[in-house]
Amino acid sequence: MAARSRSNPLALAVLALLWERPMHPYEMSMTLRERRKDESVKLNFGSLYSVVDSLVKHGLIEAASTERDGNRPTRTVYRITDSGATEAIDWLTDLVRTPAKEYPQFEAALSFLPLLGPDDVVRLLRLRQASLERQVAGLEASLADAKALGLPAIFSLESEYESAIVRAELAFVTTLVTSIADGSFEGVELWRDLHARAAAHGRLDPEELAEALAPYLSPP
Amino acid sequence: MAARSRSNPLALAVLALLWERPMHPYEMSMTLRERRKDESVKLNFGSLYSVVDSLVKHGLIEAASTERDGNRPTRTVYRITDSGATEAIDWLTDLVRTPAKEYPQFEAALSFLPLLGPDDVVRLLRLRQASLERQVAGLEASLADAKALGLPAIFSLESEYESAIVRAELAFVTTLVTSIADGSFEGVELWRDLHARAAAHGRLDPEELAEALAPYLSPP
DNA sequence: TCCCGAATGTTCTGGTTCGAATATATCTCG
DNA sequence: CGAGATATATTCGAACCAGAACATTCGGGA
Repeated sequence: MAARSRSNPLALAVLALLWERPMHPYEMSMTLRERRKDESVKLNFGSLYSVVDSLVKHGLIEAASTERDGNRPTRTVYRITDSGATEAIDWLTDLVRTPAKEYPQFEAALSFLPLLGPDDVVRLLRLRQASLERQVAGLEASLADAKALGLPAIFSLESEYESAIVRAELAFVTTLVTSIADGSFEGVELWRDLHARAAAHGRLDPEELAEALAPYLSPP
Repeated sequence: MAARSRSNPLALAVLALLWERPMHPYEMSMTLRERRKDESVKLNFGSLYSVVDSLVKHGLIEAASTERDGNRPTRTVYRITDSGATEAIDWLTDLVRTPAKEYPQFEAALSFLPLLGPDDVVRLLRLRQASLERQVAGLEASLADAKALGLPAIFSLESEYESAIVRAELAFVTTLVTSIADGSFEGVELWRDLHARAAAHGRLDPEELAEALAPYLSPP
């Protein structure tokens, strides 16, 4: 059996669901939604069916039955196989043990931030800040709800984690925006000059940017 | 011109590079590497060429020349167009202003954590903890280097951000592992029981899991 | 000098993923 | 009671992406 690519965590979600009981794909998607797992695993109807096919092809799940209910499309109910159960545990073990290299979009944006001028950046970061604050409030509220309902912490760990990460980003953004706005951010004059001149002739001049960057390029 | 999907930040990187000067794809990839941008934007040779094609197709960049050097494959040098410059700024603006929904793998793993037993989880989290500590140390070291070289902070913001996020994850993991290990984690007995019984007959019983979960499912 | 490995560049292939399209059943509200 | 919204359930095509394969040149040592 050729090794499967563990790229899409939706496959892990499928394995975890089928661990509990056999289901057909639509039922899986609805169950994931009910349990709010679609917050932590990207769920896409189209992808779900291909992921299921791929799991079948690799022998990690298998068709348990195909049932027809009235005139609706035939549904195929799947169950997990022994190698599927093993794979789920192995995969999960790996994810917990080893931090994966991820590429958050905001990190990419920060990489290219010099393309924007400092005043624009301040304006945009303030908007981001507000948005993050709302997000934190939302997460904290739903955590409080879960707690009020008596749901043990083990079932909302992923929200605790998300909340911790978002709060860290918020702290970062707050520090950054403050320091740019009050001028204490190191090199902000250079940055502002570059864009002040750019404003004069329509857009940031590639040559000026290149020149400004030149002294800092090709590090060891 | 059909709207391009902004899914792959590598396209933004290409626009940002061509803003400075025309380049051929291989040169782009090498430049991204030299500047360590491949840490913040996933760089893949295969993808780079398709991304470039797609940018050409949408009129955001264009071929400036095709040169043949000896008998090597013909290289095509590209330059940014006006609409490409606009798109770069718009895209970047959007990324800075609006937090994107992301799906970190660790968050997915936390979602399915009950599949593993608490003792295994403690062992794995300790390994993760050590790994995160090394990562933070590495990031801090390279930030210190950059500072020593006189590189202004604006050019290593993405590392500052990454460091902040990793430190937050480390704090989260540390708290979590400690509380599971010392038994103060809420519901840890229930969790341990489930797996103690599982160990008796080979693997976690789906029915027991389902039963244990049942009281907590279908929240409002 | 000649061969090997590293660097320079691009293309190909096929699996993955997305988003829209499809089709029927059931609910709901006037 | 019928029309439109919503829920059930899957399929399709196009775009996307990763990784390998390919092809050439250059540098350095035996």
